[in-house]
Amino acid sequence: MAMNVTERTSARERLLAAANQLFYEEGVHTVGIDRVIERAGVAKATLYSTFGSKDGLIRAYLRGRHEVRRAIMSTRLATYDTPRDRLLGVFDVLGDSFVQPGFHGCAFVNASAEANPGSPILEVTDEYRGWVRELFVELAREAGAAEPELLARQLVLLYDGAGIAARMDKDTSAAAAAKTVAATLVDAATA
Amino acid sequence: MAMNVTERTSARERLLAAANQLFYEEGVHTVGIDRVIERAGVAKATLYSTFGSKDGLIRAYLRGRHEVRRAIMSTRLATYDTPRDRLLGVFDVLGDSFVQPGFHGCAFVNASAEANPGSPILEVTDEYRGWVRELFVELAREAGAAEPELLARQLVLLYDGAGIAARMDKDTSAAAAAKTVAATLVDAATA
DNA sequence: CCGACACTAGACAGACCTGTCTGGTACTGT
DNA sequence: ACAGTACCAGACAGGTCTGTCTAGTGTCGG
Repeated sequence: MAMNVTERTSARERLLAAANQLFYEEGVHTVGIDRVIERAGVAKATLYSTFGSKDGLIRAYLRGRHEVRRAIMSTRLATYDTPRDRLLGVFDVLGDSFVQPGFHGCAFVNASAEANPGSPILEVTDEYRGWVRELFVELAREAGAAEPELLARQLVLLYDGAGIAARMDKDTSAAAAAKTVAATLVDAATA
Repeated sequence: MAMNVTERTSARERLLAAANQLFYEEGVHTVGIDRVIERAGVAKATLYSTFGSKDGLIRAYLRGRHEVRRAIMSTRLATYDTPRDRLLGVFDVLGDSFVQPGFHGCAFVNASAEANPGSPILEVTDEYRGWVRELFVELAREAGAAEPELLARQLVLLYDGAGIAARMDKDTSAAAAAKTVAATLVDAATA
């Protein structure tokens, strides 16, 4: 067993970091393999032995973003005291992502817009969609919503709408606007 | 003056029709020029003399969709009796588009996700965004909203969210769900 | 009849794409 | 010392992309 753990940055990590920047900011279809390996400082053969194909790298890139999002969400939501605040807190986390440097909209919405029908990339974006939905359902249930699935579905609409407004209209306060609407929906559903 | 009017289908029209199908269903970046001219039954030189470049064709394709959308919206909204029904009727038109064969989400959301930053394509998608926003502002004002801009902004969130749910989750009833939420927002704003 | 015009068919250039392959380097555990 | 492994650098093949150019066809106004 090699002590890979002690390696500062493996080729795999550097590739994912480069893909995370380039694919996200310019689109998975626009950015070619050559630019990714150049930024990562990695040989092309290493990319293909590690991820198998460009699609494999794209999927790993999306899974990485999903994992980061999940971790940030989990950490941030734990700081809220009440179930209601936790539910609405999702929009705070969303709003923070809007003002991050290099923000370019929801990576999963963008990637799925570029993917061909039937592409394995869609499996990863579907996983993300399922996670978002279940996150809202769970939080809505804990907040005492009469119909958690119904409320969650409404909140997902606002969540996605804010993401579109942030990217297309450069409206960084869209999450706050969505949160305001969400609050009235939550209060109506938990009355 | 040639009597172009009597021509059944000019090269320009056939090109736009082909682009409308291919670009919309598979993405402006994925579909190459060759496939467009093949479907249109048009020579490549004609495309370039008519639209100047692929970007020019893409812009014309988007402007065409914008115009069609505008016309359908105008026609359909005229059938409603009250300002409130007209405002909410936007979601009916949206929902009808979801069940159209070949539906693949909002063409402008998709095209802007594929466009490079600074691309002239974004000018056309921005025009569409402005139209949607002003449509809602105008209808909200006529419906007697206390703050038409605020209500419009909220309705745009629902409008975009429904489009994402329809494409990514294949949820064709997302427009109806958005309309339900919209109704409560409208009633609260016009109380 | 003729010149202008719009169009078709297809070759072509130059760039870029993914993916493979060769050869060389450096480190690792035994 | 040596085999194995992980990696780098870059050439290469085969395909696709946009955009240009040549050459030929048909049509229509005058």
